[in-house]
Amino acid sequence: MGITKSEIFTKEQNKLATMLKAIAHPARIAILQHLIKADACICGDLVEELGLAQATISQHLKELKNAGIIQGTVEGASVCYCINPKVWQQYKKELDALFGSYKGSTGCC
Amino acid sequence: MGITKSEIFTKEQNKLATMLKAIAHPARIAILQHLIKADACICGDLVEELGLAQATISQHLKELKNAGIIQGTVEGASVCYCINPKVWQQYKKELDALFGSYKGSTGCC
DNA sequence: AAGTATCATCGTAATATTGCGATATACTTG
DNA sequence: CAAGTATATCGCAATATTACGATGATACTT
Repeated sequence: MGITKSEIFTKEQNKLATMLKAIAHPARIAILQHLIKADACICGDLVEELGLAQATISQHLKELKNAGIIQGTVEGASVCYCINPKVWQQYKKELDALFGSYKGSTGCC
Repeated sequence: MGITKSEIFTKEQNKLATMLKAIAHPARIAILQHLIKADACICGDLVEELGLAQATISQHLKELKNAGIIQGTVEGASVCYCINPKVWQQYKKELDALFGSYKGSTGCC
């Protein structure tokens, strides 16, 4: 009834799903792309850049931070965000593994 | 208000998010992995394999089919599903582009 | 200390997702 | 054609997500 039955899946499957869910939102993709382009930026920049309310941006940043894919450092009154290189590479690796595991086939179609 | 403001994002960002959302669920990852391993299979196989109700599996299959990542062919009374190689490669390419666009940096951390 | 800027959290409303039983549809077999 | 098999769809209940205003917390400035 509306709750994902995570106990019937493997740890890997649940982890991958959580990972993908973290970046499966246009706002969060936009945030990541902006972080890549600008190297780093503060929350206020993203509010201006994306045109969403500050509370909304903060919430998305929190989810990305929970996923580990970004990290924030307090810098005076503001918080500077940037990509977490290690986690980024790990994401890349795991997605490569998933998408690389399919070698094509005749299937049934 | 609970509705994603897709109009403020680019077509690419929305497309990527939709793509990722399609596979951002452990059941759908499990389905894809089974399809990769078995080359092809019918809905009933997945019901047994995953331990979810038939209606639930059918719904997940529908979402994967909507995303274009799998395709089904009617085979008598049953429907045979398999990976769509073209779309699979496209997904792979777009994710490589996203994850390859980050070349590391000092960030701010 | 008071004021300002920046960000996080709370609470809420709207909407979306998840899972399933029941039922409908389509094909096969006797 | 009737009965069986396989899948899709409907309708519902439970839960999750999205967005935002209001408010709280923190740190810098004067």
